[in-house]
Amino acid sequence: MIYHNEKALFIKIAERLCDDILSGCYTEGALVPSVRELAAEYEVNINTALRAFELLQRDNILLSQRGIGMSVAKGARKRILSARRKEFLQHELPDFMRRMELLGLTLDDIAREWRAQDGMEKVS
Amino acid sequence: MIYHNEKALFIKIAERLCDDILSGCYTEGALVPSVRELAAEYEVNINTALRAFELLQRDNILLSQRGIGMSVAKGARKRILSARRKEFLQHELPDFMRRMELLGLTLDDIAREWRAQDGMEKVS
DNA sequence: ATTAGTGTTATAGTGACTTAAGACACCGCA
DNA sequence: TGCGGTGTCTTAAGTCACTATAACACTAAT
Repeated sequence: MIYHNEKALFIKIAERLCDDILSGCYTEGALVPSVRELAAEYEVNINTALRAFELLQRDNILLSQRGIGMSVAKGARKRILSARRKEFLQHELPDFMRRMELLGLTLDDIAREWRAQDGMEKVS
Repeated sequence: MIYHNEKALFIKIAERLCDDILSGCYTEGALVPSVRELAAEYEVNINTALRAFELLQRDNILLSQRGIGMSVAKGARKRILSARRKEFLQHELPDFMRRMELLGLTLDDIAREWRAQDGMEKVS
């Protein structure tokens, strides 16, 4: 449809940080950008960036050190991977398959479609 | 992660109605449940159910007839299918593939996993 | 000690979403 | 006509996400 369907900003930012940890952009023990840098990068209020950090602190993904910065916790990558796998298999995959089937598509169709569009990395 | 990530209620209800139109539960020209019935079914306020209907009216999915009810518009199914396909190919599929790759999975893995869990329709 | 960079807390305002309750307008049927 | 079912509108209140400011606490470097 044409709706917004947007997740909360601070959640998207947190997920993006997790993506970057998974992809090795931020290694364990390393410092991630400061609240203010992140807020500027995503053109968002400091409070919103802070809420993203609070989320990741609660899940033991980030460690906060006053005056220093936020660092990636030990085992963060493994924890993210584990949580993601669970979420993926229990919710994302079933939802994806359900919506796919409502469109009359199969996984094979998807695979073909994806390979076809794979070369066209053009985004406006 | 463990966040809520919930879409707005009225949007989920609208999407659910579209699902039911796609799956043939409501054929074109037929009446969908009344605002009050829908509100009761989803345990939601009447206004919330009404907003779902307003959304579908704006997209020419439903036709409202005062004193009668809301009926599925002509061509609604086709319009939904078209919009869904576009949304699916442009956003859902890329997002899905991105998250899949971050987990180190491939479409073949998914296909196997899905067939394996297919027989187990157990939900708690 | 000063400075500039960190994280943290507090207050206030806006807008979207939801609930609640009531009222109104229209249609079909007895 | 009256009744009960539709859709629609209004008003009020509450929650939540986001913004905007400002202030505070800590650390490292000068």
